[in-house]
Amino acid sequence: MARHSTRTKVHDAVLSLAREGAIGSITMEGVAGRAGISKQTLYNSWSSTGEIIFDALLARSTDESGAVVIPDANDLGADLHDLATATIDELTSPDLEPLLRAVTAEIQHDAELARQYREQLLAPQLAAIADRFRRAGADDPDGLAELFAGPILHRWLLRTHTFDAEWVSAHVDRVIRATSHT
Amino acid sequence: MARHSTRTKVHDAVLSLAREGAIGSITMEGVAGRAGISKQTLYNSWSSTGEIIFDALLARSTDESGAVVIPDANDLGADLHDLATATIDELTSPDLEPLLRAVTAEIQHDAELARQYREQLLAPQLAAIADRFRRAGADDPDGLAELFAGPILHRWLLRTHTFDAEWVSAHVDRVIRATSHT
Amino acid sequence: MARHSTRTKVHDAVLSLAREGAIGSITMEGVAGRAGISKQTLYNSWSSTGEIIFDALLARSTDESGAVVIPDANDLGADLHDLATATIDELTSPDLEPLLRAVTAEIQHDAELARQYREQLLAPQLAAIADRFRRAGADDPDGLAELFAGPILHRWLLRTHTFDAEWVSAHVDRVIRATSHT
Amino acid sequence: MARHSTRTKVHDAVLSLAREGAIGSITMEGVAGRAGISKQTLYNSWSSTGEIIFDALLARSTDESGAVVIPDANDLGADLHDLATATIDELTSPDLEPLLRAVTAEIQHDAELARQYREQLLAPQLAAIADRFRRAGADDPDGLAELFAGPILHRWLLRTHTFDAEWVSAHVDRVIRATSHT
DNA sequence: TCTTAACCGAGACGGTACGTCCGGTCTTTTT
DNA sequence: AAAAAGACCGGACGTACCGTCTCGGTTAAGA
Repeated sequence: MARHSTRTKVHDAVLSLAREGAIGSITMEGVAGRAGISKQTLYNSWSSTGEIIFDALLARSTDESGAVVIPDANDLGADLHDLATATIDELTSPDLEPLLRAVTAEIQHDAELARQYREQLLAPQLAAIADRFRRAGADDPDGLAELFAGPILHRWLLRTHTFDAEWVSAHVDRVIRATSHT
Repeated sequence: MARHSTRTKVHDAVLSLAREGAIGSITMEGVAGRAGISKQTLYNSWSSTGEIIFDALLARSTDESGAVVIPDANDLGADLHDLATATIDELTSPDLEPLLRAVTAEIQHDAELARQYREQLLAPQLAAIADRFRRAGADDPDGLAELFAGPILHRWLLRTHTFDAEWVSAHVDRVIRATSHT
Repeated sequence: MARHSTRTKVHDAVLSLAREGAIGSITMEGVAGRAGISKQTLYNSWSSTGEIIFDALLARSTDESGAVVIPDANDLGADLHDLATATIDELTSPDLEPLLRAVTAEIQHDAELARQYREQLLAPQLAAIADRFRRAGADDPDGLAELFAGPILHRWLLRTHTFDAEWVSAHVDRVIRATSHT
Repeated sequence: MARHSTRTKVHDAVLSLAREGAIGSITMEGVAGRAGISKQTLYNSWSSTGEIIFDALLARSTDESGAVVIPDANDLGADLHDLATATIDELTSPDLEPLLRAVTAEIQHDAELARQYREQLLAPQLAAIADRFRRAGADDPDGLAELFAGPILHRWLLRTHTFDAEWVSAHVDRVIRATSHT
């Protein structure tokens, strides 16, 4: 419905607002103002800031590749280490972190947004990780993908500790130990 | 600063509002109205709804026990299973889930609240879980506690799947496999 | 400029909207929607709802007669009584009253519309009334026409009282008493 | 409910906006901005611009006198002439005219406002005029008050002609001719 | 008959104002 | 002295219309 130029303006606006830090300042009115569009035009296509941020994240992820790329160097440990590092880099990138935290907050209240987030962003990534385990001959690739991703989310979300290299290695070791084969 | 009766009224108000579903309807104004106190009195003791909810959760957890109890039946697998089940019951309790989700959402924006949550609610629980691993002679009890808790949070927060008994057993098995001894 | 069918559709739309009561709901957008035409087409021919309503009233008055007919039964009192009754019937007709009130309201702000209303609707009627006084040999027919019409407008506009038959007779009597001859 | 200082600020704001001409610029938002108060405070006490304008007019009329003063020099013609002149001066005063026209427009749509206007502003004035006729021994003072006021309203509202001294004299003469005594 | 220009529907768009809700602060009144 | 009551400023909410502006499709001429 919305013109392509409108979408672009909105994405740029939300990214620039997020970069300026004040996540709380991402309001419908603020985004409209920054994007130079009217509130009504904004509401025509998005019904909450959560949707806008999600849309911006989605556009960002599909623009660049279109598919999730998982390293496969025939060494499960090295691949998981690379994967963890890449994930952590995204989660802690100054540009992305505020947006990811904002979406995470909103999906606690908004079931529909949660569904979209799960299906369009999360599921492909988890499926790709599970695939890596499957290729390694693991028994329960989906469970292992969760075992791999869960603690990273835990640390990021609850800010219990920073992500140092040592922890990443130890985490990968633990997950590999948990891997069983028939 | 606030009288004890005020604290009680506020806790009751926030719990009753949460029980009515609309988590988003927990506002300073709404809580004051429901508790039958003035807004100013509310602001005297709490500066955001996040603080109020956290305070209510804290009161609830200290009222009942005062300390975190971890099962210890000399069978690590059985104990972890009990622990996971108890945790999941809390996370999905109709009364608590809305409050926990609301706090989780707010700590994404509020660093001070995040610190309090981490130190006063989360750390004791993680320490208790790590203790159970330590008693079982594990190498890195803290890492294992995180490995145990992370996927549960992942599933709850992102609502990827429900928590069925089968998954709990498989998860415990994976964590036990990851446990190494010197 | 507009096609005849467009004019008709617009007139029908504004009449039907007025009949539904909510005079305030007569908006450019609403008329366009009800008439099944685009907003641009509407703006091509009319620049405000006032103009549309005035145009509809004008079309109505020229459709039906083309000229103002004043009764002339050789009895000034009876003729004035008929005239007053006819005028009051128009002013209080369920179909017309909302439109007349809306135009009356708009000409308070819109000088150009006021001019059109005066010249195209009001002046002919006042001239016809003055003519009746002139035929009766009155000194100042225009002043008497105003004396006759003024109180009717006063009562209608300010809703001071309803128009009962008794009042009409008394009013006509007063106006006749005010009539002087050279 | 509203503080006295708030009322004063609002009245000043609406008068200053009206003096600047753009009657259409009298909006709730505009008045709040000019008065330096919040929109909510405005809505707490007035629910439309019509109410605000009416309140400002009412404050103005009650501040100065508290009662309607009608000239009584024992010469009905002279008194009516004075009265007409005073009324016309009010109706055409640069400060008041825009406000009076705005209220007149709004009471066409707002029955409740119309009632207040009638009872609190109009009725006392008409009663005072009727009293003057009664003192002169007229048969139907109320009808004559209407006969006197109606044409003035007619001329002002429909802007048919300006109010020159000659017309005022002729109008007073006509009304006096219409006066009958038992 | 064919074209060509005006008219038209549809609706996105930047704006302004609407009326409401809530966040915080402050003052007044009650207890 | 503390608290209820609530007025107040500010800012964002989501909606309704305003008037402008394309964009294709249709209609009614003139060539």
